[in-house]
Order: sequence, then C-alpha cells, then structure tokens
Amino acid sequence: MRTLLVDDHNLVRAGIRRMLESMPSQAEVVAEAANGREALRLIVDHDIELLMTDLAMPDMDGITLIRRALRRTPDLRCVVLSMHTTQDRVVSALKAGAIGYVYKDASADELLASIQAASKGSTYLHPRIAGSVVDILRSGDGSDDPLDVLTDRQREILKLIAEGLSTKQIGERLAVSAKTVETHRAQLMERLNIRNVPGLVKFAVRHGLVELTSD
Amino acid sequence: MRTLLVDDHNLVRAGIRRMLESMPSQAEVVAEAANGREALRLIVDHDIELLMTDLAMPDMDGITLIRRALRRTPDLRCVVLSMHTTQDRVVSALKAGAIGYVYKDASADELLASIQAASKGSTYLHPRIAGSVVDILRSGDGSDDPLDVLTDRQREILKLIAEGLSTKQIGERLAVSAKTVETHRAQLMERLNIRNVPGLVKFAVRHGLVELTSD
DNA sequence: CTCGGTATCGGGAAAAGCCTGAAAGCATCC
DNA sequence: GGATGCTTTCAGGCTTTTCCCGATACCGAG
Repeated sequence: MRTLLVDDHNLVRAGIRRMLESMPSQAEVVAEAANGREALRLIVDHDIELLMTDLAMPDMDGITLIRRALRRTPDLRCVVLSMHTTQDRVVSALKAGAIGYVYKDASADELLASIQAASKGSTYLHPRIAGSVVDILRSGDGSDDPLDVLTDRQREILKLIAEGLSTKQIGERLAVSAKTVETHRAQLMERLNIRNVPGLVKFAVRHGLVELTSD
Repeated sequence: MRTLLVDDHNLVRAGIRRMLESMPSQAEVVAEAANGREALRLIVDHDIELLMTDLAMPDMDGITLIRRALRRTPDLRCVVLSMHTTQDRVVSALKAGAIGYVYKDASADELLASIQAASKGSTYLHPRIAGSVVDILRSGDGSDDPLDVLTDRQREILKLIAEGLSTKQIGERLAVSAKTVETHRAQLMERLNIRNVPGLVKFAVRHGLVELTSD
C-alpha cells in the first residue's frame, strides 16, 4: 500500500518511517507530511492508499484530516498513531472513519498488526482500549462535541470549577446551595466519566471552556 | 559512545533507535528506558556515556533525571529530545546540565550534529532557539522557568496532582505518608502563589509537566 | 397522566484538607 | 566545626469538603 505518514515532528516521522522500512509490511511510505493541509494535497498527488497520522497537529486536527481526506478519497485506509489515550479521541477518530488506532507506546508488532488489518480493510484497536470503546459505542451516545452531553447548568458549573472556585463559592455565585452544586458536579463527573477535579480541569481546557491562564 | 535512549513511548524510542543505527554516528544505543527510575539504574549498569532523553515522562521529569544522573555520573553527556518548544524549558535543561537540546521536529542532520557536539563535550542547540536562549542568558536572571522554584519532590508531586491522583494515592505511589504529601502540596502552593487545585493543574499544563489528556 | 430528565436541597458518615509543630538529613557558610 | 537554612519526612487536632443516601418540584414527551 502506498502510504502517507503524517506527524508534525520530523524525528518521530523519520523514525517510524525507518522502522516500517526495516520490517516486512504491506506499507510503503511514499510521502510524508508535517501538517494536515499538506497531507490532503499529497494524498491526491501520490495516489495514497494508507494514511497514518498523528492526532495532535498545529494547523489541522488529525480527526478533521481524516474526515476531509475520506470525503475526497473514500477508499483511503486511515490509521491513527496517537500519543493520547483518552476514549473520546478514539471514538471521534472511529466516527471520522479511522479503521486503526495505535498508541505511540505500542510495540512494533502492534503497529504491524494494525497495518495488516488496514490492508484487509478490517479494524485494529489497541487491546488496552478495545473493550471500553465497544462499551461506549454500545451505549450509543452519538454527539460530536463532548460538551453537548452536559446541560447548561452543568457546563456552567464545570467552567467555574475549572476556574478554581470552591463548591461554596460557586453556590454563592449562582445563588444556590452548595449542596446543589455538589449534585451537579457529581452528575457531570458521571457523564464525562471523569472522577477527579484535575481531570475536569483538563477537559475544560481542552474544550475551550476556560483559558489556560493562572488567575 | 555508549548511549541510553529514554522516552516513554515505545514506538518513538524504537524509531529513533533504528534511525541512529542506520546512520553513521558516534552514538551506539546499548540500552533503552521508558522512565526515569529505570534510566538511572541503566546508566550505572551499562556504563552509559551519552544520555538522550525526553522531558515529559510518567514517573520522573527529564530535568530531574538529568540532574540526578549527573550527580552520580558527572562525566555523562546529556542531550534532550523534546516535544516542547518553550524557551524556559530549554534554559532549565541547560541549568540542569544538558549539553544538547533537539526538538522532535528537527531533521536527522540536526540530531547527528547534536551527537557530534556531545561527543566533543560541546553544546548543541536547535538553531531556532539558539539565539533566543543567548538573549535570555544575556539578559541575566530574567524569564526563568517558574518550575525552577520548586524542588524535585515538589515538582514530582505537582505532576501527580495534575494527573488526578488523590493525596493518599500519591503517598502510596511515592511510598511516603499522605501527611507528607499534604505538606509538599501546601508548600508548592505557597511558592507558586496558587491556592487551589484547578490552578495547579493549569499551571502544570502550561509548563509541560503533564499532557492535556483526561483519563 | 406517568415518566424521565433537570434543578434544587438535606442529613450523616467518611474523607480530605488546613494549621501547628517537629525531627532528621544535608549542604553551605562563616 | 558548629550554626544556619533548606528539604523531606511525619503527627495531632480541628475544619472543611466530599460522598452516599435520600427528597421535592418543575417540565416536556409519549
């Protein structure tokens, strides 16, 4: 398969390329790209059959890249090479049309397995997450933006939590009892499947609910 | 030079290793480590002369690793292989004793150049930042990495807090009392002048101590 | 009209946090 | 070479917060 390797880090890209070349795989890397825009162009120019891409990139999200690439080239096989282990990223990637998902801390064997699966058109998921992803899909929550699963009130309270306000302060701000705020917090934690405040803060930052400034 | 490669991502590590092996360089990778503790052990066991390490790792900060490694093995050459492009991290690494700093989006040539420089004991800096680093150093005390005001232990605990571990869990992880962790937390809050956990999390994210993933 | 979701609270037990104090190890500095 | 300061470690006691069990009221959909 004519393969395009997309990652914004040259060293990572070159390393993986050499790794693929030194192993017997169906993937032949014929092009590389450091960003999404370039990748979209190269896919057409080089008759790419397999796209292996990172998710976190400066100009275009890997998810967006996959979605747009598949719109133009429906037969393209897309495998995600990700640092991140969050379930929502995996689900988003699958919804966008990815048929493989490999962590960067996976072994070389797993990388090969994902390529083999992709060449047959089947899906490869990293063993560590395969189960939970199935759970998520089975539960059938089909929203794109994870913030959508929250009610307005929950989102409001998540924002204030991430800004550093205590439960009591939030209650005063919203003119409700601290007990009410507790309930909202517990419920939104339940929905997001995040069980601690640091996780909530990072979630809020990721989705632009709060800025990354200190105070 | 007998080289130890440290990165928490297997794929990145293996890729860079193969890349080094396929090029004529003075560096011969004789060991790999996925975390700092393992790295410290391997440096002694394998008579390591060159340490190439990432900065963001699960159990121990790369800066801390370099500092501790040099305390035990003063002749060791340390080169940082970093994702992060923040200048203050570069300065911190240099202060800790690193003699090379290469971004992961550098070219293979630049990687080789850094190794050659390290073999001679001279310092290599990525061209993109070399100038600004000189500026920083010339301007004297200015623009320091705020992480430097923290002790190794405090930074370690800040990292775990930001990852979502409770005080008790951190104590278990580090094999100390939860009370000790409380003290460290209070002291680092005092130093950073941040009075709540969300603020700590955002601080840690801003300075590359943790990734922006939730789980 | 019932039912599910939302928003609002409370009580009581459990956990975590805050404040004060302190001791040991270690490097530094007169 | 002892004093000093910093780091790391920990305990007791008290306050605060969280967690887990509820409850009530509203409101729209089926």
